Amino acid sequence: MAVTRFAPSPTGYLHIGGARTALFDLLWAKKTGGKFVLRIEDTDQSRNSPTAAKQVMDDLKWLGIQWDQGPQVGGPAEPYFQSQRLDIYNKYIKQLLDSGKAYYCFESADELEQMRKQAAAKKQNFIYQRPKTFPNASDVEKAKVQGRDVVVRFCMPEEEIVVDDVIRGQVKFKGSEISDLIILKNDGFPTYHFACVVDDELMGITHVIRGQEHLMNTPGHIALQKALGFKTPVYAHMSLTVSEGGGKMSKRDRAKVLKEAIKKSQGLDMEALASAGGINITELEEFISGDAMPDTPAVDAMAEYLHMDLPEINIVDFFKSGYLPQALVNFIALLGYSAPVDKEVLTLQELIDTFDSSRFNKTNSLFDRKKLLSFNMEHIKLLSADELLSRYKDFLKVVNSPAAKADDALLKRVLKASEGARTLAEIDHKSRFLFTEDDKIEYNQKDVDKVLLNNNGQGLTMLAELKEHLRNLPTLNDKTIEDMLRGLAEQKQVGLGKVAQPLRLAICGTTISLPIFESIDMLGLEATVRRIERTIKKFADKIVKEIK
RNA sequence: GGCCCCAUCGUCUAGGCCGGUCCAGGACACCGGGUUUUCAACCCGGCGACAGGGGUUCAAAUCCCCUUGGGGCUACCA
Repeated sequence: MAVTRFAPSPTGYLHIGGARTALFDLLWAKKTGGKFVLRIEDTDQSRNSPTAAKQVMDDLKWLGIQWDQGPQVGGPAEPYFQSQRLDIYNKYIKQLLDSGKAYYCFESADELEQMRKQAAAKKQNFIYQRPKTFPNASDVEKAKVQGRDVVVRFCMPEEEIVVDDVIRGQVKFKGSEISDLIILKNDGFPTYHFACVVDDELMGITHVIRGQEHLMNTPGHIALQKALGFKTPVYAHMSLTVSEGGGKMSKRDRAKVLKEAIKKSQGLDMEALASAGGINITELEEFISGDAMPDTPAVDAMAEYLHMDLPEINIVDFFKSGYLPQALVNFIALLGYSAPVDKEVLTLQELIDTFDSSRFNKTNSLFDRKKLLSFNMEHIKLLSADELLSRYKDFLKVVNSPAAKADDALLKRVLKASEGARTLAEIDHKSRFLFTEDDKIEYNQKDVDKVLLNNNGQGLTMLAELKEHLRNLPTLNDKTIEDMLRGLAEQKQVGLGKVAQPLRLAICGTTISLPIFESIDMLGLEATVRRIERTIKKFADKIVKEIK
């Protein structure tokens, strides 16, 4: 029976790394018949946004990762927002202070920075020099009056601390090489380290599953637990997910791609770009030339302005790109972990049923988008027609597709005709022509040249004939259309492509669409004929004469 | 710089704890072919890895050491 927890700081959207941690928290808890708790770590007043916690929760729910205890659902250790638990932390801070295991300090950020620089100059790790005697209450008062910073530090014990990790085995640290941690900040909020240790105890957390980036924090946490008389949970530090360029995946990856694109493109209207992103020109320049990074909405807006795709990092990015949560869950579950079964396409329930905590591996893994694509296709195939429809409608809404207004029956036909598609976006793109006004259809010039104009306008000629044949069909459905097209091809002694491609181009403007028979059937006879006529009119005088 | 983690096909991984059954298996990608009304999908085939060096052993992908390479942390962020 494992009680696990996912403890995000609500600084924005849930990203892929957080989702993976949350997933394994869920798997571990569910497999052992335990509980999965969600706790919001909002102890950094400057970085939290009120909507971010909700966003993170929405993202988790979209993925199908539902918590047993936490915000929105309650639980025995309420509240689950750390910012609402200050008096609890203060109680334990006082306990540490009273027992001499913690002490006040008054350095400013600048002073600390100086000390760090000095240590670096000596090629040493910075370790805060613990005073021989600790400041007393009146010293604290004095410091406050003087307007100095007041923080509380925890006395790290000197002894060796062993982290017993499920994934990594025993990892040893020397307490003497770890600086006394700040546990209470100048603003009266506890630091992550402290709040996390207190809450894990109070919320009965038995297993802490998190990314390897936290391994170095763990000895500090264990020391804190000992000092407070708490139990030490089981630790499992998972390998990290890295992106193509190396380094763990982060929202910086998106900004980086955007920056490169801006640098490469010539003659960009920088003013317009900045305003599209909702930032001023100075901020944009600092972004391009320096290390400054605009926030997520600004990056997204600028990418949209430039009509470019950024690598997906946040869960919503994947949603907007047409991925299914089931595919995403399946894919990230197999990063740094392998299920003890002989197949790879797995549902969340199968992942839970087969979960085995001994099957984590220690190596970092690269996020391979091509493989994700393949998983997405498999999961599209796995869904029932109704489930797929409902997912598809959600998708259409979020990307503002004109297809969002279509009725269910039509969308179901579109979906059925889209077997083998890899993303929902692909389906939407291939069927947009059904939801576009005739005169808004844009023709792809290359395709026009190739299938309509070449060979003295063979394709156009074909279209004219096709129009008549279509009109003469007694009934219109995919079967009669197919028979007619095949018959015509045979009669002309040409491949079906010679007949189908001009038609495809006429109705959707490109040579890529859903299968042609269904396409015509869904579009309807009238619209099809209208589009053929429009196409003929538009290109009749542009026939490329072959030069011998 | 200091501390810590890691190392099997291009990628995700199986195998490693209990050395021989592994001249290393699967999936994705890639390449070739087939199918075909486009793009996909689908079918068949192919390419492709134990980072390097030392040990230990009758025997090492598996155990030990070193080197190299990658990653993480090094905040009054989490």
